[in-house]
Amino acid sequence: MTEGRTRRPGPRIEEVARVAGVSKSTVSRVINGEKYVSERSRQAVHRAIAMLGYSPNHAARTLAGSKANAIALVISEQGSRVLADPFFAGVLRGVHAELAGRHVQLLLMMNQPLDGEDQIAYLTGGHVDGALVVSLHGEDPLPRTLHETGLPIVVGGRPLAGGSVPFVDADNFNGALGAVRFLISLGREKIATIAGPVDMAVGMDRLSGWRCGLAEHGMGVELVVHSDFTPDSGALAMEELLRRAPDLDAVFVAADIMALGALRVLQARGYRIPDDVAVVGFDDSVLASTAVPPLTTVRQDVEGFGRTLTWRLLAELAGEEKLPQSMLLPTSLVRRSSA
Amino acid sequence: MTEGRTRRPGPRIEEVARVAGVSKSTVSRVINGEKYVSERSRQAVHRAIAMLGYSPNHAARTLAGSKANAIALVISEQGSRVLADPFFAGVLRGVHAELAGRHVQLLLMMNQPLDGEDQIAYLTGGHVDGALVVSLHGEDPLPRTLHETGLPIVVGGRPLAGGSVPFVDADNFNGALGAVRFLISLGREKIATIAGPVDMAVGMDRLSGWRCGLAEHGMGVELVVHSDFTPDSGALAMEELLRRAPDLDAVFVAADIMALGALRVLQARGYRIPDDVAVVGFDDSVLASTAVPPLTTVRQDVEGFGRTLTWRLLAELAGEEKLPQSMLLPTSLVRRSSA
DNA sequence: GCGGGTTCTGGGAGCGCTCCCAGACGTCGA
DNA sequence: TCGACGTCTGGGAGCGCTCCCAGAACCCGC
Repeated sequence: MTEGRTRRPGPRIEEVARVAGVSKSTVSRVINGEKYVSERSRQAVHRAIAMLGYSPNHAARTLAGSKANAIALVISEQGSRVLADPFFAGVLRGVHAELAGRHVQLLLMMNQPLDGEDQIAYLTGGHVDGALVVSLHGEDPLPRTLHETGLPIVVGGRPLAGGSVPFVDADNFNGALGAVRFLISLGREKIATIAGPVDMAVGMDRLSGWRCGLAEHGMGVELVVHSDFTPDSGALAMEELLRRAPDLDAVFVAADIMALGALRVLQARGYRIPDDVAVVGFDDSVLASTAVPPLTTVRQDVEGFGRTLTWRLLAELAGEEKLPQSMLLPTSLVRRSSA
Repeated sequence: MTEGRTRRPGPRIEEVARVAGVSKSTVSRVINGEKYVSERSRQAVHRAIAMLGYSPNHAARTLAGSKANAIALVISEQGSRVLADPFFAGVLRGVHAELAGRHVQLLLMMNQPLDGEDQIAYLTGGHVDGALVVSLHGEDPLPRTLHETGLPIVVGGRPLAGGSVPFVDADNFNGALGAVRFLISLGREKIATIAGPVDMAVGMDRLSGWRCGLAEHGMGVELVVHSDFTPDSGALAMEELLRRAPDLDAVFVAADIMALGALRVLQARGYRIPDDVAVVGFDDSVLASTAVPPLTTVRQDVEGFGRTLTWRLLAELAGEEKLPQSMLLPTSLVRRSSA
């Protein structure tokens, strides 16, 4: 009998079993939500757990069981930090909220500690049961590679390098479409867009929505300038648009952060907003409400995004059948002063 | 002999021992960098590890050992989400970077799954070796409570409810002092401040710096209005200041996000920035560079903050002696157009 | 009555490590 | 020469769970 070592504090499953008047096995079954446990035992176990303040030992469960009880959140961010920040925090909050209560640990990976092969080796090495991959650049091969190893994954944001990887994304297309329809309903007749880069699905989907909205009303779709999700590039794009069409009366900007740059240029040129030019952004980030004038924008629920992502992965891990391969989350228009 | 269960892939310590021609114990010693291992054995073990591609099982180490090989990042955010977001992402990146390579897992806790007692029970229940507590509200009792249980912790941001809890913080005092000195060097003579709430150390320290800077030059320190880290409250505060001193020529605003509101009010009243009124913010968040005009502000290295926080905790866990009880990180002034 | 199923239960062998113990060597001073 | 002490080593008992097995209890139809 070794008594010299310091034991970890807190009760273990054995105590719970004794208090509940059942065996270890039964307690384990209750904790893991297995069937074949009588209602009576289940209640007794729950009572005992509450009474003792028991919480299962993660390491022991992982060691003994066949699963890792952990999922990874892989942030595959390449450069576009600006876009990532507020977005990222919201997503994380959502992921965390969805994980609450389940005994699943969240491992963060940020494309730093291990690169390429090592990262893949770690993820497929049994340390995690699945992964959430938030990939900002559509061309990123990581989601596909991971998926092909058989590790359950869900990608946040439609991957351009497609395949059949399950993903969750905001409904960028319909968000943009709604924004354009709104501008048209205001009587605007010359609607331009500052689009995102062509290698990001988020940019392309918003552009498609804009195109579709104009096409519905037989309006021209020439006034497009691509930009890269920074304020400065947004400003440059706006200048280009004004050069091509000084008489435009509305701009749909694919991201709030670019809209700030556009706003600056418009104001410097003496355009009144929204009287002369209406501006609609996308994201509804903090930037939108603090802009001058406050930005009308398409809102996406970032926290909900994180939750859905997680839910989808957990459902797959739980062996649920017939899960949708992809999910698009609704967006909504937030009216402020810029349109 | 149970052979039905599926074993995890990869070699275990036993194989390494056999290949190296030593015992399990010796391999374990090498892995953990203990002394009392001959150079010969050490080399042999390293070779065997490389050859087999062995990587120790985290769960087993944790279960068998006396430490959890994990630390918690506790985000004690109460409402002030706006402040939290960009800050938070940066801190997380820093924490993660510092953890890279060591076999320490990061657990996220966000004041959601378990509250109060439960959270404390979990943290002190041996699931983690220590905790990083990022507490935005100075009055939060959590840091102190945790510290008193004996769990090694480091607090991000000076806790008001002090005690002797180790903490890391930006040097808010000197940052503010530098900003005021800069304004004075520009020849400004009536320098107001929009301060943070009185229950947050970050607000109070910046206010002290402002006071000190003015006192150095025998200037009055009456023009203070407290606000709450939102743009709207910043605007309100600016209005109040202008009512009290329409002829002020500079404002030091304790956060960029409040500065946006102040900027709006100043511009609406026809003040030219920086000609009539110079504005200096704090944080150097995204907001600062996208403001109109771009904001001169005090920069704090948020990622470095996360790194330092983590470094301090790991050092303590490693048993290092004579660690500083608190650490203040340098700030720097970023000149843009508003001052 | 009997065989067959389904529901529920406890016992106990491991999961892959760490860490204690006991012991085999040295090396040194008395 | 002897012990005392420091260095190095292997053996093996757990860490706290899960999951397999065997079996008890109960249902059903024939």
